[in-house]
Amino acid sequence: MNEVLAIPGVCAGCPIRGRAVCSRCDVSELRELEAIRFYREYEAGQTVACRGDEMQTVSSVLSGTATMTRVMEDGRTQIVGLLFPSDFIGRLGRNRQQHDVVAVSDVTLCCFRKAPFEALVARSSHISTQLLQMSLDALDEARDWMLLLGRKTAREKVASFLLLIRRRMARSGSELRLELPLTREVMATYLGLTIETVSRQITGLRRDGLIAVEGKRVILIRDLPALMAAAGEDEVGDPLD
Amino acid sequence: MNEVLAIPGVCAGCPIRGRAVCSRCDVSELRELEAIRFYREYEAGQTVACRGDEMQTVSSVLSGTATMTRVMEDGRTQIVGLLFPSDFIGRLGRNRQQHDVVAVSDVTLCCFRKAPFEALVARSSHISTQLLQMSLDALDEARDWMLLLGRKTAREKVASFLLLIRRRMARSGSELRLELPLTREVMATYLGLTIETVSRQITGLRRDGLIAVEGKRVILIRDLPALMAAAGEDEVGDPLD
DNA sequence: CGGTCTTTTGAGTACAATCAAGGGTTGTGG
DNA sequence: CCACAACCCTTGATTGTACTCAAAAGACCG
Repeated sequence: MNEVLAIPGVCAGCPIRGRAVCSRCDVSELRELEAIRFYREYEAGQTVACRGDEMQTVSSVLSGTATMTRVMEDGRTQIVGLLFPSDFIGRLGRNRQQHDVVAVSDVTLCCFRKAPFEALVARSSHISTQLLQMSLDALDEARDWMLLLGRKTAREKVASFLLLIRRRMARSGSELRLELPLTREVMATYLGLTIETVSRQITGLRRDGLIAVEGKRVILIRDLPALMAAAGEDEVGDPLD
Repeated sequence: MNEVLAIPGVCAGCPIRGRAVCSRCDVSELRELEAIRFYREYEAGQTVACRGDEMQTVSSVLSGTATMTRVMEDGRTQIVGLLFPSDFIGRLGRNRQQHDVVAVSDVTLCCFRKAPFEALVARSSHISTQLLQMSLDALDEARDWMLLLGRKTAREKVASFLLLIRRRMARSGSELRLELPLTREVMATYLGLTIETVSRQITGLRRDGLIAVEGKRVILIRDLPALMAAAGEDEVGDPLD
């Protein structure tokens, strides 16, 4: 993990400006944030935070992908959230980390010291309003995932995962080419499956012509409507307003 | 569904005063809320809200128990949240209901007209702060449930459910006597299981002496440590601060 | 006392987990 | 440049848990 000097005025060129927790802040608030802000970088595989640890900072993901996990005593593990750029890490109102956070690709965080950040939140409705909206979105997403974990078949789970990645990583030109930032193991841990089952389902989707595979980490969607049907999704295109 | 006249000044004697979304409000805010507030009652089994419907009101549960569900096209159903007294129903920032809400016992709601409520939230940090904390708690709970749905066995799921009810319904004198407000079907739908499997697991826990059953809806916990072990919980007694 | 609804129990099945082995890719060192 | 190890992914064979289908036993009601 490296600490990087904060660059004055860098918010203007911030890649997640407009989506992050600070997106509604005015200039004076941004200036306050800059005073308590610093960057941190993690390499793929490094641990960002451990459940139970004292929380000294909160942060926004600037680049890369991280996971939030819950682990049982005997080692069974479930990923309870994926963290993409603009997602917020931290829990106001608590002093300890609630989840283990691990970088699955190289990750850069924009960190804020927790105490002054919370003080600013108490004063600024801009931050608390944005944080509330982001939390509500996260809650909706978690509940969608509960439906997947509780009721979907392995094939539906994998298809749903590919569509999730498509939604969250919408970029890289064509929307039908997905560069998975994740290993099969991460996919399995997120989907409540084993690695072997994920692998078999990907093979199955490929054999049925819904997707094609380039190397190991690139998925091409060959038949989007069929993939959506295979995911058992009721309303992929039109999220409720 | 019956509408009941709001009783002036009733907030003073409100059963969820201190826990609900309005718990941090001052007198003038409460007065504003009273002007846009009314009660609604539902009988067990009645639908409170349907996914996709326009949201005219938001509300707090005053008494009773309700469920939030997600349904797939083919009918597979997952309960994504239980709503107990003081829980908030509604989604600021959206115009439509995100979930189906059904009363599983007789339910009384304290409803607020949505537009003026949102206007008040925009002005009052008391409400938005409380709403943020409640949302973050709901998010933690949803993530715990993801671990249950994705990784726990049927027996662990049922044991975890009983402990959840014990936590949420802490009252009725002895903490070892649980009056389930829910049918086996609701339990199954919440746990990602079938009715039959829930029934078998309850029988199993009874046979192993961890619980006893009185009639159909009352569970007596006979061996709490063993039940906690059977739930595979790492930290039942000490939630992270 | 029948009727409906909920719960329990039983028998057979299916889906994903487990156990096990074999490819493929990448990186390191001789 | 090649050999070898490490890692990740795929495939196969077998097992086990929870689902499905079916029926009976309790509740609760008029």
